[in-house]
Amino acid sequence: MKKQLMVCDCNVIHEDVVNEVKHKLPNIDELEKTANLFKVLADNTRFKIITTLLTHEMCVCDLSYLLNMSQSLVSHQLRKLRKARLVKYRREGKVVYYSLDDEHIEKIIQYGIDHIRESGESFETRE
Amino acid sequence: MKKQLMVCDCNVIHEDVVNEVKHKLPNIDELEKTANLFKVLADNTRFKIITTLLTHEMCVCDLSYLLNMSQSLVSHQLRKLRKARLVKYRREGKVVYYSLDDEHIEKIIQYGIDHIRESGESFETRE
DNA sequence: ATAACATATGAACAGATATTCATATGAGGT
DNA sequence: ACCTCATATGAATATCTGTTCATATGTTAT
Repeated sequence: MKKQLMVCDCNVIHEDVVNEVKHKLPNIDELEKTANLFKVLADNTRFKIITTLLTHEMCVCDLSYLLNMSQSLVSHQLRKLRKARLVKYRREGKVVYYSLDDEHIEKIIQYGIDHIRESGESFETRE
Repeated sequence: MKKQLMVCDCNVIHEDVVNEVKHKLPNIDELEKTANLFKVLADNTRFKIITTLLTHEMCVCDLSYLLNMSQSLVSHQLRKLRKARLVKYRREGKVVYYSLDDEHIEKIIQYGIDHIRESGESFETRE
């Protein structure tokens, strides 16, 4: 008895490969969390903040001024970065200083940039 | 004469730091392209496809069946992955086989997963 | 306690994008 | 030529999310 093809409207070509890969699939929870990590990195505003923090710890106001963004926007995005544990912070009186959480982030960004550079001119940002 | 604070509604706290970092900012083009790379990785559907291809080259139908997604959806997302040069493909008759484009992708994903694992239980996906 | 300032956050809006549906393309076989 | 099957894609919809505005919180100083 053949398995039902739920939403797949074509025939399976390589049952052997599919069955092999099926067991190696990462668990759905880890997978979604990792995708979510990239989701947080994926926004231009947040990515600017992250690359800025790559160089130096900074307070919200510094970021807001340097990147020419409203304080509210920076703060909102920093919250998301905090939640995803991409940045950590320390308070000093009224001022809150943000910095990158760990070295994974730096490496991820570095490989990202490497990929872009090697893809070269031909890389298309838009359709 | 002080610089105008365009959208920043607070006072600059650390002019020295800001001026130092200002020069080290990566060029806007590369920055946006890299953020876009992560944008392509950031979607659950595409990330599932990517991690599946991590194990084995596959055709559209295999992916559609294995991940229980409509052929149309898989094809649409593969297109975006192609455009971002995350995957490459080869045609064999009617069948098109997809695989990861280069080893940067694998490393980026690996560091992503590492980060999630070390963040541990406390990592929050949603609010 | 009150004022001033840095930061955080809720709500609403605007713009982006994933998904579906219908259909087109393109290759192999009859 | 036609038909079938794998894949691609355009258009429309539905959902998500970045941004702004207004306001709240929390800390320092008077």
